[in-house]
Amino acid sequence: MEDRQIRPGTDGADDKAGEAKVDLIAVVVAVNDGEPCLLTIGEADTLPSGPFALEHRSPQSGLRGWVEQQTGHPLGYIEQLYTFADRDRVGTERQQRVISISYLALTRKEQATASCACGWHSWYEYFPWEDHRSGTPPEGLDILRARLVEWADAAGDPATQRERWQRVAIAFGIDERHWNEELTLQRYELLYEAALVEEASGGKATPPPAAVSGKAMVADHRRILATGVTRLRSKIKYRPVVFELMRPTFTLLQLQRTVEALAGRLIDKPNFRRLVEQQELVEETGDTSVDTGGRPAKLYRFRRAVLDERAFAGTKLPLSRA
Amino acid sequence: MEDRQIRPGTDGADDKAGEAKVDLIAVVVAVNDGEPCLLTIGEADTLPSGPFALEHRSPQSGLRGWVEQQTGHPLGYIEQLYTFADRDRVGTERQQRVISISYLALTRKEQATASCACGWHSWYEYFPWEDHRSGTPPEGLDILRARLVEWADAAGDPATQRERWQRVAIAFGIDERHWNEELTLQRYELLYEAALVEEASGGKATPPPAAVSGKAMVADHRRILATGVTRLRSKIKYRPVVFELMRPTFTLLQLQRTVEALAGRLIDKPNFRRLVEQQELVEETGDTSVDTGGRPAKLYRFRRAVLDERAFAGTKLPLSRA
DNA sequence: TCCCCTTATTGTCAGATCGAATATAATCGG
DNA sequence: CCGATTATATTCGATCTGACAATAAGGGGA
Repeated sequence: MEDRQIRPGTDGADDKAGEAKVDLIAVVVAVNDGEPCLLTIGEADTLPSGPFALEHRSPQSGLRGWVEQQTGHPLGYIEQLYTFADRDRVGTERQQRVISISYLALTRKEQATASCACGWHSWYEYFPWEDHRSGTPPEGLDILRARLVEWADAAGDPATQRERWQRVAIAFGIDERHWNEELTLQRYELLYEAALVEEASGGKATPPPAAVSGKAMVADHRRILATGVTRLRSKIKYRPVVFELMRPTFTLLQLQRTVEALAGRLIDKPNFRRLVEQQELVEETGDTSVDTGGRPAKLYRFRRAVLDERAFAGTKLPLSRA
Repeated sequence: MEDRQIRPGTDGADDKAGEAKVDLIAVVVAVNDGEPCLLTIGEADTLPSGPFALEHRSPQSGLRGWVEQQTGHPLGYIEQLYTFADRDRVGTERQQRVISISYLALTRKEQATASCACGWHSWYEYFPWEDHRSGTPPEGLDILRARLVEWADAAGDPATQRERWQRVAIAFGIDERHWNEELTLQRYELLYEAALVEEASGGKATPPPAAVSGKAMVADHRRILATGVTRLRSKIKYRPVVFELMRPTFTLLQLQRTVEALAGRLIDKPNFRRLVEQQELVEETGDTSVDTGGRPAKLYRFRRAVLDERAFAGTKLPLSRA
């Protein structure tokens, strides 16, 4: 237990251990016409990505380059999501590992310079069960719940049964529990484990139709997307990142619709206004919106100064507990 | 803008782009006798780490192996922290990039199997300004504040001056602002930017004495530690991770002291109890503690069941806003 | 012009939560 | 038996939250 090699960080250039192929990959999100959208490239459902090259000073800058090259979209806000590096995470033939450093990026659709081999897709195409904005749970959710309970029951021993059942109940809001929109990743992983999504089974089991279980993506991109959705849904609650997705000027209802699009649930209008205003996140422009019927709405802009004034860590924004 | 290579994730085995050296690195934390401690190896202040090798199924498992090998400590709870990959982040001679995937791990000191070339250090040795448990700010904080204001004033244009001053004021709680214990990383990065920590200046400027500016670490390990501290300080507020650091059985005061050690600030005792109890995080063992003077305290154990019962995302634990 | 429909904006109210402070209980050492 | 020490239980007011109600300001059609 003592004669092992002690490695102080930066030595050992002799062996090939630690060499690996490293990719940068982006979950680029915008909200277009009240729909939360994902930027994909090519025909298949693929996230923009590219190798992390030596000429890149930082992964962020490398990522900006790749995304702009592949989609024509300049990226604004970027944050690191997660590094995926499990050995068998891509259907690999070779004996080389692929490491993907993933990022969450926020933009607006209008910022594209040109159309290209890329496109926007509502992220609810990939996760139909996540959209609860209609007030009632989306169709198909009950099918998934039923199949998940089947899967739980199919476990060998009773302990595993109960444990599976518990996880399903929490993640999918069964048994008097409330729906928690932040559990997107957990839900996807359960569906994957239960082979209820296409990419999971390897053709063995038969998942529900795509209208219920959603569109699959290349490799593990859907998992990466789920990671991004989860992160964004939790982040909008304590950091004013929504504004990265808004036009320079907007009405409070537009802001609310954007938050609702991301969260996949409805918010009480007066309460939302109260929260936004008492936190002084926005200021009136003086103009009003030419709107679609009804009283004209005041236009607001984001008070960028709040980023300098406050430390957003543990504070609160819209959306509270159920 | 259109004729660029579209890379669907897993191709391009031809060029060496994307090849890099990948390390796994761990911030291993325990709380020993009320002090939050970091596990280091060797003589210098170095985090346990090792290359991510092909035989590792996942980075987590690789990390467990390296840490156990280098320190004799089995790891319990692990979570990914951040992937550091900037080109010049290590004083590099070669033209090869080093990517470090960092993890936060929680253990207890007693779980060591044998002593070895490793040791525990209070993390406040590295960040003396972070320990506010005495009620009053630690000595030296005012020195840092003063030097930071100097640095802000030294900026070229007034805009940069104000921007620097704002950041300093928020991070270090100047000007009526409250101390926010979650800003550890921001504080470290400001000190680095202002060349007030040893590893920053490259010998150019003269940082304050170590008693004020803290002990340096190898390469950028101190930044990685700061990332870990920040993560842990925010995480204890919404997930019951503290219990990973507790003995199987403990008194509520011990639990409180542990949280205080991590947060670097004092908590009101009755309120802490109320929070812990009403969330049903613990259950009585029936025994009481043979303690050091005063009425004996009931012993509790963590109710592991809560992990299955509740979805910890957005919920709350101890420590509230100031 | 007036009525009605739609959306915007403001206000109310009860319950939960939070921070602070107080009161009571149990043990130990003299 | 007293007082020092720590544990545990309670109270109170301020604030925050969620649900809901009420009023304001436009547009369109009768």
